[in-house]
Amino acid sequence: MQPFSERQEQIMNASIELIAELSIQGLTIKNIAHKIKLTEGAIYRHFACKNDILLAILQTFKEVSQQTLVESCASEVIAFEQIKGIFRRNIQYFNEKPAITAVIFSEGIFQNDAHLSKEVFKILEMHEKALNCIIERGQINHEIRADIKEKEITRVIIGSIRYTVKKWRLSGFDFDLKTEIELILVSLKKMLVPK
Amino acid sequence: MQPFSERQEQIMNASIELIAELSIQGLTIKNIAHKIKLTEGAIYRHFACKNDILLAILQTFKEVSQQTLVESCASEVIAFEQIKGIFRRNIQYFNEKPAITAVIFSEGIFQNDAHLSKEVFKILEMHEKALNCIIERGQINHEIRADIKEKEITRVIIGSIRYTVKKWRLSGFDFDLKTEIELILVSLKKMLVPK
Amino acid sequence: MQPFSERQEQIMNASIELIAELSIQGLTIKNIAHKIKLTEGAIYRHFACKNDILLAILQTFKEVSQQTLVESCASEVIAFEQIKGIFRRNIQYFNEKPAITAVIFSEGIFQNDAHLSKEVFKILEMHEKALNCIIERGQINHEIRADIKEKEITRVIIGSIRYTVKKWRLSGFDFDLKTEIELILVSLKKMLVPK
Amino acid sequence: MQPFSERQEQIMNASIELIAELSIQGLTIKNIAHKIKLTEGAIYRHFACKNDILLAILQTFKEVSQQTLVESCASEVIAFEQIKGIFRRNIQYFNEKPAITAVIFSEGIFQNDAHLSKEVFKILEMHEKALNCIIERGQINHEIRADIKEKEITRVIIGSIRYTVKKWRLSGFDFDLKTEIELILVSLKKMLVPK
DNA sequence: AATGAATGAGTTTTCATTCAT
DNA sequence: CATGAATGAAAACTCATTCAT
Repeated sequence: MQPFSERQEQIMNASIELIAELSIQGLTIKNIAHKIKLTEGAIYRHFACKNDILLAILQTFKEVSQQTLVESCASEVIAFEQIKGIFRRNIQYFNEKPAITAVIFSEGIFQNDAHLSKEVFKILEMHEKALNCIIERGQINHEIRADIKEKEITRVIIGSIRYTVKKWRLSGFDFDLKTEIELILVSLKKMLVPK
Repeated sequence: MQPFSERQEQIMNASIELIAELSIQGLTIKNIAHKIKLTEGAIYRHFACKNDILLAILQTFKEVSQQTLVESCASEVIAFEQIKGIFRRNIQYFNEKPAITAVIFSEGIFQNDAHLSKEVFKILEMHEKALNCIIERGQINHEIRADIKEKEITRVIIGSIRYTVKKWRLSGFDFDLKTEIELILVSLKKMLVPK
Repeated sequence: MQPFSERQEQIMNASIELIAELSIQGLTIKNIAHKIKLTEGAIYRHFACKNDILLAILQTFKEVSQQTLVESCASEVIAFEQIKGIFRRNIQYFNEKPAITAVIFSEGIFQNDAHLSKEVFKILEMHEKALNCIIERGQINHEIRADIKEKEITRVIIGSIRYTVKKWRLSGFDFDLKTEIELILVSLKKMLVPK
Repeated sequence: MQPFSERQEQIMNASIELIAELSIQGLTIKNIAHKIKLTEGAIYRHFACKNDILLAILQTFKEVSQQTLVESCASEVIAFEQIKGIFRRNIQYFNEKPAITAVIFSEGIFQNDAHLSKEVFKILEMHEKALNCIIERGQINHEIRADIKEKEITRVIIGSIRYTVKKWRLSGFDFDLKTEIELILVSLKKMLVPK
């Protein structure tokens, strides 16, 4: 909601990169300060505490996601094209900020903080609900096969995409994510869209 | 490789549980010692350092996985039944030791240690290769649709299963994993096995 | 090389005193912190690790020594007077900071760290070379007896002085070092300077 | 006094070597046990505590020294030959057990234990007194120059020898100690014995 | 005699956070 | 805004010693 200052964005980006490079254990105030060439004390001018940095990261991603979902659902194309739209936008975002995938796809890292962990869960739910909704409509319109429950289809789609993104990250981002996701989307279409 | 002593297994199990409860940041020697009612120093009689505990956990899982894969591939059933066999065994293991899913499905947590992170990657590759191989054979035998590349199919299957297991964990293990996995497997069969 | 901050000098001095009072085993971060009324963590704002404190002490002594040698060698007096000059300056330094003798004359204490032990050896060599050089010149100018090799003379002089300083330290600094050294220098002159 | 068992001697030797290799800080029960392939607990069958090992080492050296001094003083040769005899025997001992020099010539390492530190001091005194006595007699018999006080001469001799031995140790025992000591003794003779 | 496990206090180091300047 | 020093708690790991077997 609140717009972040330039320094805040800088801190958030440094944090995301640190998590990607060194995992959550590498996210220390010292490391952040070092990365953006500030002193440790200075960080606290911009965020009240370390958790607030993580919270800000999650909130930003949540808002980006929300907008993606809203815009994609508004477009008047068939269901599967809407789904494609959602993931294409997401992948575009990941390509710009690859490190964020380490945060978004490692839900477990926030388990020691109830607040953060709830926030992550909400994002997950939001995505799943939106997809569920699109698929249900697609099934009614005979654009998506109806002999499999929408919940299952959602799970297959999200699971496939997430696994691809995760492999991309673990490989050190060394293949073209867009290409691979397009391939997966084609395959998913074959499985899910009746001819 | 080496057989672990009873104390070592106890330490490993306590560690798995701690990761599941409190995430990797909760895995401290103090917490482990507390959990099994030992002093901190005593832990070091059984493992040279903290990382060795994680390594032992990964190695154990790797061996269990390997055996699962070998045995499943040896059975003379059609491809999709072999795949089912693999996941059923895995799920059985997860049901016995739910906490291990927090370790196995949170690859990112090891990113700060090159050795551990490599070990995790190897396990992932092992699974993928085995599945790839089964699917390829299934396609040749017309047991699995051949209009989608085996790599894509592997990704869809693994992705769907992993996503289901992850949701199970994030939900606090409050649905029956076996049932859900069976449902997903039925759905996947519909998508992948020609009638 | 680098100029040390006031706090750093304080830490270095406290460390020297601790070694003198309790030997190298008494040099703990806790003891240092206690001595200068800081918390343990605070020490690490000023030195990256414990070894760096020892290194700084050695470096400082090395520089003081170097200057002593350079200045003494520059003075245009006969060889034995130059030697006297060197030791008088050194003794003056020891009188100001008696505890440092525990560090400088206990080379063995650094043997567990290759870096430190090399640094100590370098200081030793520096002293020996300078003395060797002065004596050689003295022999050419017939100021020092030439029937004994300069290397042997160097060894006798350094050995005698060092042994005296060591006894001073072991006695708890309870005799006047300057007087004793002057006596030894007189005796050495009798042995080494031809009439 | 008490004769040490084979195991005790083994422990003492391992301890001496550890001090030589890693300094006093490397002398841990774990390291000793490792070196002689025993468990840590086993060490305590042979010595009541760690300090007792050090005490035993010092006592042994004291006794060896005492015997050397007694035997050397008993021989009816001129003063300087007696001195030569003492150091030759000592050097022979050092050649057999080079590591002991790290213990004997690093008095400071025991500073944190009053008992040990006193023991070391006693050995030092014993040597000095014996030498003093020989030199005094030598001066009376006109075998040693009398224009320098016996205390000074003692200091010069002991200092020169100790410094040579110390350099031998710091060099990693890579020159022939016997040769160097003979050279120093010849030089000392030139300085101290009237023609 | 020796083992192997355990203890409890200690070690160095790191961390989030605070605060005077 | 930013620095640099400080705190206090906690991290991983070590150590001398003990003890049941």
